[in-house]
Amino acid sequence: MLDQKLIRENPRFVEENLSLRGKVYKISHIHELTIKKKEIDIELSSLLSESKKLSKLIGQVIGKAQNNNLQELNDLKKKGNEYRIKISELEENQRILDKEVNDEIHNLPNFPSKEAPIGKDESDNVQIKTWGDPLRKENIRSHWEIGESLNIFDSVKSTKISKSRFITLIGNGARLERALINFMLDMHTKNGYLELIPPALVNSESLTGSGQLPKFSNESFKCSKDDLWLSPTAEVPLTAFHKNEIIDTNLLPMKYVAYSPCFRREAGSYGRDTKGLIRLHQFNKVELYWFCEPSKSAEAHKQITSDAESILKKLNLPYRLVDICTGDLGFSSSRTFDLEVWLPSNKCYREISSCSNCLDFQARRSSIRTKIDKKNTYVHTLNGSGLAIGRTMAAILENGQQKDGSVKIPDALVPYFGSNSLKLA
RNA sequence: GGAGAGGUGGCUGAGUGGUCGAAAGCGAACGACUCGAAAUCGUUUAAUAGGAAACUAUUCGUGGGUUCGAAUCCCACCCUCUCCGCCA
Repeated sequence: MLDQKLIRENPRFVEENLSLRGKVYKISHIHELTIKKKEIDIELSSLLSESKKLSKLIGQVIGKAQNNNLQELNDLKKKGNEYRIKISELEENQRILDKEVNDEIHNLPNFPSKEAPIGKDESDNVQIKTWGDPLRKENIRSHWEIGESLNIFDSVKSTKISKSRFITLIGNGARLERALINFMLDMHTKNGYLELIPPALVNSESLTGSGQLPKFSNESFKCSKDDLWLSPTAEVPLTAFHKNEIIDTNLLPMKYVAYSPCFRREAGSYGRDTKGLIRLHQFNKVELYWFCEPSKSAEAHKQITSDAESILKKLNLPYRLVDICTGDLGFSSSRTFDLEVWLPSNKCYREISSCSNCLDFQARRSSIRTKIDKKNTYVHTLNGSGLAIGRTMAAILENGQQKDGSVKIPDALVPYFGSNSLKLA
C-alpha cells in the first residue's frame, strides 16, 4: 500500500512513479478523497473535543445537584444531543470515505524501483548472469515422460481424485520431494533462517496484507463457509506472522524459512504447461522471508537472492539470474530478481524462484513497524522462493537423465534421498 | 457442536453510567543512602494517529447500538480457558 499522505500531498509524484509500470495511472479521484477525508478528520476531532467538554460539565452540574437546576441541565443535554447528531452524521461520512479511500488505495501497486530496468513486459527483462552449462542434445526426454516411465508420479489418477493440474507423487517421487524439502530447509536454517510451518489456510486480512487481495481474488481458492483461503504462497502467512506489531529494532533483520503447500487457481492459463510438474493447482515450496530496516533492504535483497541461488548451485542445476523490468513486476514488488532453471526439454530457462523487495508496501498494509530514532517506521519485507519443489524436481529429472532411463541424483541430495540414482523401482 | 467462565497498561489485577487513560502491586528508569552493591526510601513510567510544538483525537478483544456522557448497559462477532461430545 502506498502512503496516503503522499497521495494527498504529491499526487503527481505518485502518478509518475506508478506509470513506470508501463501503464497510465490516474489518481485524481483518490487524491480528492484523501483531501476530503483529512478535512472531515479535523472537523470531527474538534467537534468531539467540544462535546466531551460539555459532557464533563453536565457531570459536574449533576454532582453538585443541590438546588435542582433542572432547566439548566435540560438545556445542556439538548445541546449535547445536537452535538451527537452532528457527530454521527460526520462519522457516517467518514466511514464511507474511509472505505472508498481504502478500496482504491489497496488496488494501487507498489512503485517500481529506480534501479529496475524500464520495460513493458517479460521480453524486456534483463539477464544478469548465467551459471552452469545448459544441457542441449538430441533425444532429450521431458520430465513427465521420465516421471511416468519411472512411475514416480501420476497425473491421470490425480484427476480422479481432484481434477486436472494436480499430481500424486509415488514411491521414489514422493521420497525425492521429501528429500528436496529437507535439504532446502537444512541449508537455509544453517544460514541463519528460522524455520516455520505456517497454516495453509489464511484469512482475507492476511491476503490483503501481502497484496493478493482485493485485486487478485480470482487466483486463490476460497473456502465457501469461512473467511479462509488456501494460501497461494507462504509469503502470505509469513507477512501476517508479524501483522500489527512494532518489532524491536534489535531483532532485525528477521529471517524466516517456511515450507508450505501452495494453492493457485491458475485462472487464465488454460493450455499452458498442462503436462508435468510446472504449473499445478497445488505444489510445495520452501520460502525465504526477511523483515528488515528500510536502509538495509537493498543489501538484504542481494542476500536473499544469493541464498536461493545457493540451492541451485548445490544441486548443480544450470540457471540464470534475471532482473525483472518495471512492466513485468508483481503487484507488491518494487524490484524482483528471478532465478530461472534450465529445462532441456523446453530448451529454455523457467522460473524457479522469484526474489522480491517489497519495501514498506506490505508492511504498511499489514502494519508492521519498528522504532527508528524513536519514530515508528514501517519495516521492509523481502521474499524469495528457495525453491519451488516441483519445478526443482522437474529440473533434476530432465538435467540428470541418463541413457539407460535412470536419473542421476545431485551429490548434495544423495544423503537425503538415500541413493545416487533414481531408477525404476 | 453443547454447557459454563473469561478477554482491562510491559505483567498481575481492581474498577458495573460522570473529573477513568483507568486503583494497587510487580517490573522498568532516574535520584538519595553506600567505597560499591543488595536492601531501603523518594520521584517518574501506557500506546497509537495528526502536529515543528502547544495541543487534539483514539484505544479497556472487534464492530454496532442506547445515552449529554460507556471499561461499565444492550446486540452481533472473534479469541482464550474448563467440562461434555466428536476427532488425528
